Amino acid sequence: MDYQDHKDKQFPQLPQKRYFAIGEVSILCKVKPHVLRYWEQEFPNLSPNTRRGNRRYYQQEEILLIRKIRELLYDEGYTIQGAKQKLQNKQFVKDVTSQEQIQKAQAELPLGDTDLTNAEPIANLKNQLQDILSILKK
Amino acid sequence: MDYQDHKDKQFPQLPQKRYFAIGEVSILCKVKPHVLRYWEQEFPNLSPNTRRGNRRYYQQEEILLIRKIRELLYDEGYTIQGAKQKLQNKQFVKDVTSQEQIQKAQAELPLGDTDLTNAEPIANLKNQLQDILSILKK
DNA sequence: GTGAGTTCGAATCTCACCGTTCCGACCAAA
DNA sequence: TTTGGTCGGAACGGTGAGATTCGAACTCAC
Repeated sequence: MDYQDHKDKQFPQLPQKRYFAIGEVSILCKVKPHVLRYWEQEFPNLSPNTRRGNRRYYQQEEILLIRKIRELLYDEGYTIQGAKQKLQNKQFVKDVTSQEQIQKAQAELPLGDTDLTNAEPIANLKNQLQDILSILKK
Repeated sequence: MDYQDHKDKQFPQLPQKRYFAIGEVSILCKVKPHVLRYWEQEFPNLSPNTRRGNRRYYQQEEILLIRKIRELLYDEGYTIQGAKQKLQNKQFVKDVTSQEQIQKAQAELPLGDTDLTNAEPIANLKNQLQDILSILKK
């Protein structure tokens, strides 16, 4: 059973059905069942339907979320805290439309992966850039 | 001693000197000395600190790297492995990430992984930084 | 030079994170 | 009715990421 091989980044294709049992999800996402239960404690938005006698019935959305979490944890090297935070930020970003400065910076900045969606103070970034410039001026 | 408060994302500005002792770096980066020594084992590119008689003398670039690592670990929630991988990916983006994932990431995050700090000629980078600064000065 | 303060490496310790294992009991479909 | 998947909870484990401690070596202002 090598469905947990971290290097194989291909997931099986999702069958066209509405609900999936935890064992199926385990195979489809390459995450063991007990880990799925554990993640459920850690990621509040990952709560499968459990009506019908305490069993989990996952929907397609949830499978995609699990795959995303898996990528963050196993491939990209986030901690669970970090992954949680990142997923929340993403939702946050969707909602916010008024931060013109940030959007502008995002549009124009060719700067690495300094994630301005975290709303990190611009001033701090500026200091860093000045430090960098002072090095480059040598 | 609150220089380790994770929520304070402001770093002190770098004094204009060439070499820094580990204690200074500790304050400038808000990372304790023993942690700096520990990171040195974990991040190979953080080893080139010139020693004179077994002492670490950090240069400005190393300080920036330490700050970057600190951000990845403490703010963004990467593991050390993840941070290491992310720093290395900057040199080998093509090998590690599939084209699909790159496109997906870019669709989600306008800033993407376009970290030019290692890949582009210094002069080019300098121009970009000046563009950035002019944006920030508005 | 002297003494106070830094820094050294290595060893040891801690503790939270991220699962793993085990469990008897429950459920569902063949 | 059997068989195999699933349940939750508690106990356990390993290792990641520092923290602490140590005596010795170094630095530098005086």
